[in-house]
Amino acid sequence: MREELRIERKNKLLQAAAEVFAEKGYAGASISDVAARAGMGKGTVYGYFPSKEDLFFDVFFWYALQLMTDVHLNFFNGRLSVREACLRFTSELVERMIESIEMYPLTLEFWSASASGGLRDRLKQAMSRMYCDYRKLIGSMIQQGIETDEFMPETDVEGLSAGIMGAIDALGLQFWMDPDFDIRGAADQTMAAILNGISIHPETGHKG
Amino acid sequence: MREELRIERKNKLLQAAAEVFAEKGYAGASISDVAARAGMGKGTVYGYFPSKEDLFFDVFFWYALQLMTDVHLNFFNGRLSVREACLRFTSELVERMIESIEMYPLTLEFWSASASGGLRDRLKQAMSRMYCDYRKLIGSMIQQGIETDEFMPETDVEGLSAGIMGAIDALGLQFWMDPDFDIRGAADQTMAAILNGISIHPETGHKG
Amino acid sequence: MREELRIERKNKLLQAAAEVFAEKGYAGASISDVAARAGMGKGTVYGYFPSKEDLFFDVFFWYALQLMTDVHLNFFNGRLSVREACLRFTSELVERMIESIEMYPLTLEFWSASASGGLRDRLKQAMSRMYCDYRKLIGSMIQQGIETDEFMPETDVEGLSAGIMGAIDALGLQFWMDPDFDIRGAADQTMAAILNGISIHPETGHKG
Amino acid sequence: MREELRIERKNKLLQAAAEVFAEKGYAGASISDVAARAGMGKGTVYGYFPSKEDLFFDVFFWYALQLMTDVHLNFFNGRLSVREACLRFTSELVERMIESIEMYPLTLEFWSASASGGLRDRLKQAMSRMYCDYRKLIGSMIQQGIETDEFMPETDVEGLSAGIMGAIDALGLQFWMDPDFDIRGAADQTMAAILNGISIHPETGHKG
DNA sequence: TATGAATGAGGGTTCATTCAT
DNA sequence: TATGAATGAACCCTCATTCAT
Repeated sequence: MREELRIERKNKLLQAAAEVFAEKGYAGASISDVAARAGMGKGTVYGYFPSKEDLFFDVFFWYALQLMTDVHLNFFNGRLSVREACLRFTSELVERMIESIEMYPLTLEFWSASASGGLRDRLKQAMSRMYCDYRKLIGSMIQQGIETDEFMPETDVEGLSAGIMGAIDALGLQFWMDPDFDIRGAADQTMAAILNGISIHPETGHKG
Repeated sequence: MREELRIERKNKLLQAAAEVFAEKGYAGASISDVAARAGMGKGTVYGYFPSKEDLFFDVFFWYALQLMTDVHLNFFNGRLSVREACLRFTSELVERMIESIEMYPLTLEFWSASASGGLRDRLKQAMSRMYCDYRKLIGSMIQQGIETDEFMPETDVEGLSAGIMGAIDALGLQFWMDPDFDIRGAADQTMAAILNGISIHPETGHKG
Repeated sequence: MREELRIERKNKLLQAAAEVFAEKGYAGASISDVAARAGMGKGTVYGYFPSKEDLFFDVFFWYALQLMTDVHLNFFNGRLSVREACLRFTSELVERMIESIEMYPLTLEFWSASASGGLRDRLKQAMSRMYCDYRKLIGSMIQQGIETDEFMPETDVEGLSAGIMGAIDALGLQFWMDPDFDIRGAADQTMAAILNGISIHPETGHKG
Repeated sequence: MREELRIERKNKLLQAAAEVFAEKGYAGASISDVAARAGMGKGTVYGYFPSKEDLFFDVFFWYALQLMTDVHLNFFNGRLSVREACLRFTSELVERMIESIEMYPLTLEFWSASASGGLRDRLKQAMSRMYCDYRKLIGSMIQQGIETDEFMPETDVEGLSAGIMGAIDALGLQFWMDPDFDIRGAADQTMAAILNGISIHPETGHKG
């Protein structure tokens, strides 16, 4: 079989699995569901993934990579001030969330699966690493801001990065719960406040 | 009194269920597990809760109420400046989290259950309301700060409340993933930055 | 639940399982089949036996015990010469075989299961022990014959016991294959020849 | 020649199948296993055998023929007294068994497959015929012994042949169960006793 | 003809729920 | 009311068989 075709089908399965897991949750989704969604037979799935758990684990990486790639594509596209870069970055993350809010439950599934069940340890570790990466990315931006005298030198880069990352993540949750929630506004305002809080020359009038 | 005994047993079941759901996840926990943990027979559970789903749903409210009560008890205990009140509030939430981090997975279970499965709609709505309450609580504090001229009048109360709430929530996640993560530091720094960002007379030197 | 009732149902399941395994073989029999035969639900079986393998293993002991008991009941019922005792014993075994020839496949299943599959080691050991017991039983009869000067003192008790046991067993196989096979004649003649062969004063004219 | 290659590959498959069935049992062996052992693709097997059952059935004949041929080659190799011929024959069978004891499970598989499953009737019949052949072979030896006045004329040729055949068969089983079991001794002693029992001039001192 | 990817029937097992005691 | 034995639907996974290449 052509390697190419195999990869194509594997991706189709990952896509289908992501959708089904998002809709029904990990426990509620059956391999049959995934296979049907991908337009394949149930047994075929096992030709690509050794078990339901492994499939889920692979979906995690596939999904995380996709997200990362998307964000990078739209983010590293120009020269901006650090402040603008930060805003652009979070804004980009938020747009991705809104765009694929129907996939947000998948993130929740990853979280809860990292807390119990057979995948716990593998997933916990993987997610911990992923969050570390994100924190480092944001941290490097803040660090740059300190070096260019935009941000105050005493800023706690580590702690703040975690807070920013967390805020974005959890705004997604609130948006998922309530589609009327103004996630763009909340993200912008929070970021503006934080950036103001660490800026040597704060901007004012950030409302609206 | 009969009614008293009934309530006592119901609470015992809720406590047991909360623990078991936290340990094994909703899907991984069986009614047998819960009953055994509560020291009762499997069938007895159905005398108090019509189904596993309902039990889980009730655990959500019971748990949320407990948390809220805990925080309130420790929070509304004195007269503080708005800034201090905010810091105290978030700090209090973080302490609760650290204190009962072994129950954190329960929160993740609620989140993921709100995304799929038979409880989705009920839970989504309930959690949405709960988040609204929290946002209003935080919002009222910020509003007070505006009124006392501590915070800038153009501050977006709604959006910022959501961001603060989200940051706290998600820092818990990062702490759950990685017990070495300095959640207190991250929370403090994030809050300090935000409060500085909206303060008319920012404090400086907030590091360490 | 009354212990008595539990034992009764367990025996009913063992009986049903023995029949189904005999009819369809271990691999060909499903737990559903067994449950249906016992007039119970599929899940009930797992309340009595932790797995199909364990059920099969327990059937082995249950069946071996039944056989042993049957034979003992009819065998140790009087005072006989050693020669007569031997003939009576083998004859008794053969009668049991004929009587329940429809269960003979069960024996074949035990044999083949002792050669491969998850039960191999457990079963191999158990059957080895059972054969040892049988050999000792026959051996003790021959030994007695030697001591009463019926049999030649140089007789190899061990080897002969094994041969006799084996012959009876395998005649069952031939009878199973071909219901017209004269198993009684073959058993009698073989035993007569063997006993003659080791007797100090052989009987003659053992034909017919 | 094409036909030659085909036969060669078929034999390779039969050999592979015999080994795999012996190791894992009929139910536990997959067509994949067999194909892999034969160094071919899974689908290829179906070019030679219409189904797993048919493959197994053909393995039976192929294996039985091999065994028969082996024994014949080593047995009909000289002029011996009938008594010696009998001992030589059984001894030869026993040596074959010991030599290829790792293939013994295959025999058990044939037996149990003759008792249940789709091959039951076909296999039962085939094995019945095979046993008949063996009995006739042994029977012809005994008959010859009667005609040469070595054995008593009233000997029951049929019954005894079956008993001898059975004894050898089942000693193999005991040896399979317990590798410490002295199968040579048991076979020799049993045969010696039987032959003594039907001899007009018995030999004595057959111990050791 | 040889291959192995695709298929889906089948079965062991779990567990929420019911109900007789 | 409390219990836990009984139930059967549901699901993961295996593997004999088919068929396009």
